[in-house]
Amino acid sequence: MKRFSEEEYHLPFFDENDYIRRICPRCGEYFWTQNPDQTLCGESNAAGCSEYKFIDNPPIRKSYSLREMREKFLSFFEKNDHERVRPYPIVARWRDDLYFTNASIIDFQPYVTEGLIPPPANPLVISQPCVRFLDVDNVGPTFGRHLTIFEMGGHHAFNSSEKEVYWKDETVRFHHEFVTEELGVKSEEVIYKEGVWSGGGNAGPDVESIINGLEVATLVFMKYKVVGGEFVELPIRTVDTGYGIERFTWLSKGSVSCFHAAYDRLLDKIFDIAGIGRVEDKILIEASRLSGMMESSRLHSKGWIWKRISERTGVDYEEVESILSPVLGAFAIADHTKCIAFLLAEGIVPSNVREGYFARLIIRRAYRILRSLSIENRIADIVDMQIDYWSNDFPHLKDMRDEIIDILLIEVEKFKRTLSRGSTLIKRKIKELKSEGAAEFPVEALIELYDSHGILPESVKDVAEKAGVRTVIPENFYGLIAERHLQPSQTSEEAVQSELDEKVKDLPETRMLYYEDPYLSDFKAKILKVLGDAVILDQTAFYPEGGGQPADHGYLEFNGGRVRVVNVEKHGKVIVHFVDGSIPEGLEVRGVIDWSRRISLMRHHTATHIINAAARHVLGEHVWQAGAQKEVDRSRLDISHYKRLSLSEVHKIERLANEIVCMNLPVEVMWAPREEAERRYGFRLYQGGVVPGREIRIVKIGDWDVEACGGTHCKSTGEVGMIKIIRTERIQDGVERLIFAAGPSALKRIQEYESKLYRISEMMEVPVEKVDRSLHNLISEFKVLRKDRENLIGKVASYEAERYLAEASVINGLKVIIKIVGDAGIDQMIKVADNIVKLEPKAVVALFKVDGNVRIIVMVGEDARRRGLRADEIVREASVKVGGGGSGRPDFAQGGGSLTNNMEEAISEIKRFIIKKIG
RNA sequence: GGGCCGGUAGUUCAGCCUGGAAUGAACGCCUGACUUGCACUCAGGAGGUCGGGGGUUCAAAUCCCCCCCGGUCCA
Repeated sequence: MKRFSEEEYHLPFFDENDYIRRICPRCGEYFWTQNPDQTLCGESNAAGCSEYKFIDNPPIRKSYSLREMREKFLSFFEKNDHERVRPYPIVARWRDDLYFTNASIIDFQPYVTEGLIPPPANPLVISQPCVRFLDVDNVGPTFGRHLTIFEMGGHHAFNSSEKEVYWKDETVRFHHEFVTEELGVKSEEVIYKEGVWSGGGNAGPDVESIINGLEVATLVFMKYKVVGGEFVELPIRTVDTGYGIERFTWLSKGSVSCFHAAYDRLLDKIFDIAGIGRVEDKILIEASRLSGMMESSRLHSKGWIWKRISERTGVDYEEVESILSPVLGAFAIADHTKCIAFLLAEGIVPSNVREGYFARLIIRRAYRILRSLSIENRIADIVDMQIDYWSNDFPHLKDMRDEIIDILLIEVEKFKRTLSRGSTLIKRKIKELKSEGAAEFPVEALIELYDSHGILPESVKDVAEKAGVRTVIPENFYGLIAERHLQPSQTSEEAVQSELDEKVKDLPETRMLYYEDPYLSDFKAKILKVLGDAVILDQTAFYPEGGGQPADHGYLEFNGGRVRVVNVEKHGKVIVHFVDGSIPEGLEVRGVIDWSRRISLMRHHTATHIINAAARHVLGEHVWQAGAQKEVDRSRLDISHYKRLSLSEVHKIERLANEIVCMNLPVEVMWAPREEAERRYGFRLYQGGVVPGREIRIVKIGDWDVEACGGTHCKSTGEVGMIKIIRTERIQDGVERLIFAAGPSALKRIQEYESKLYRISEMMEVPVEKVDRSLHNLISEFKVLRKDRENLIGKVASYEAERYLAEASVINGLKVIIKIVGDAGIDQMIKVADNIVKLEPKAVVALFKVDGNVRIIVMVGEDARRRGLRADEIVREASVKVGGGGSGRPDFAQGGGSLTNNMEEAISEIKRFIIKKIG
């Protein structure tokens, strides 16, 4: 990574306060300190530049709870002219480049940091819950330095050429004043380390604040955009600070872990449930001091952590493990269950895709850890405790309590099934390996079990070694998995589009008549440009494809000529009509929209919003639109939901949707500045995903639904007409697709179903009301008949066997039966032949049948076999004659061919063959 | 979004590679024997559109293609 020059960090604040700049001989980083004896950078990291010095010895004058520390932080900056801003959701629905809010600055990217919209306040202060899964393996072993969910305190200033708020020097001064004067840390204990920050396409120098070994804050000065590896100056320079509220709390308490500090009585309860007694302080404190240097990863086993602690404390390896293992497990549980509560509270549905995958990951991880503590059945209790614990500060948690627990329990059930499936798979594999005499569990099998069935190699090892199969998990196991998934990245095919973008970019913005009057179907306009089949007008009522609504069709009329409009697209601010004929530039045209198509699309679009609202109302707040596509005669809406929809749920949704229609509510459409819209309606707006731009268009249906949407809509719900949900599908785990029709299309669907039902009723000669019962009877009757038929075939077969046997010709002591049977089935022929050879071991039976092709079955009795006859040989000879083939066992074989005319020849061939063999 | 695995009796599965009778296996269920009763044991029995649809073949649970359903890993 590129380094910035000293000037970037050489602030007046450092000079005024006698800071000296040093380079750390151990990790090689520059840092600033007031303490002349400070030679190392003082950070407790993997390089081992320091231990934690605050454990049992807090440098802060008072001990704070997490809540008090958050308030201390917020009010300090409020006092210093920052406006307090409420935290944003942890699911970053306003962004399409990441799933979760992983820093406070995420709230203001990209629109504020790129200068497109003003910040909610400037400067501002916020305490933002953040979610990060990158270090999930470190949660626990590092005693709380890593968390999947934590609060980041941020004071942000957005500097532009018009407004300079504050920059580096003031930022560091604010920080210093906060930690020394507000919290009481001795000034010389604060070390400022130089760093380079980059992320999300932006970069800049940063200063990390380290107190007694712990990095507590990062002060980032975002001023570059990274373009092709080069740093380009941004118009807005952003002060992006991150104060670890949990870490400050830890520092203030000097407790053995950050979990003790941030979760206090909740952690006690988890320890109680897990049956963890008092842990000897010596080990815990020593381990805690060392924990800053620990960094595990998926590539390492936990063993090496125990080893390090054992070396440093002089306590037996096994003892360290047995003491610390459950403690670290309880730590991870404290974190993971909070994360689960927060994720599910925001409507994340566990899934195999996207953000839902992380919810599944963390739930399964938590469950596994709980199982190792033998308290897996308490997972819902613990999550419930988290909801209680955090609801004062985050009241939405308790509003979602029932949904959170419901979704969690369903996911746990799924995981249990996976686990039990897994254990039978492992056992089966081991059995297979043993029968093959393999001594070692092959790596490919380990990989397949994990990749295809989600079984951890550790679980395999446990079972396999008990069964005496050696199992070696390769060091780079997860690397091997990654390799499996490597594939060439797909190239985008947007080259053609951008070419057109380029060509029209200098044309004036097209006036969008469809927004001014969505009912306008006939309009006049001037042709500005014609590029092949692409026509650009000064204004248009043709809706361009977008937001899941297909483009309008219709025609353009000019000078008596007419061309059909077959597609419409929006390129930048210019709307492009694709026509199927030629048209001269500069003319006045009349545009006419295919209205039956458009009105149907409008009905379906408004219906989509109505169904979305109805589904959320019926199923719960976790329902979000996960995709949608409108068509003329039907549309689909994908929603997030954690189980399959029952027919009665679908009916409920359908009923409510139609009630909303009957209320004939106005569909309000308005434009609003993004930040105002978000403030008024919340992030529920972004149902259809991220919407670009400074101003966004809002479609509001009574109190039922508000969405940012660019489509055309009916002016009231009544106009949508009947809404009929046709069927549902499961698109992904956690995503249900509702396929529906609205207005006349809905009626058409119902009539189609009705016709089908009538046809069935006619065919069955039963009134419609009775078809289901009648069909049920019919099926049971069918089953009885099928059984009867089988029995009958058995009886007929034994009767026919005797008859055929009586007609057998005797060749050299063998009884040979060669017959063409009439309309018997293959199964019947087999039974007959079987009966014959059972009655008469000297029998040789060959039965022929024609069913378009020739089918032959041959059986050879035991005595006949002993004299050298083989059924498979006989059938092969015969089958070749009819142009086919056959095979089987010596006692029973079948074959056939397509040359029915050659059947007689095949029969004589069998006779010849038998005579040759035994004669 | 992509990869991989699976769908056969009420349940768990074998059979699929190498096409040729589903006498399939175990558990569960029903009947009977033993028993005061239960359990056990023994004897007998019921229970299958082999996920669906195409194709290849004389012949498909088995081979090929498409679809549906479920699982799982990765982004």
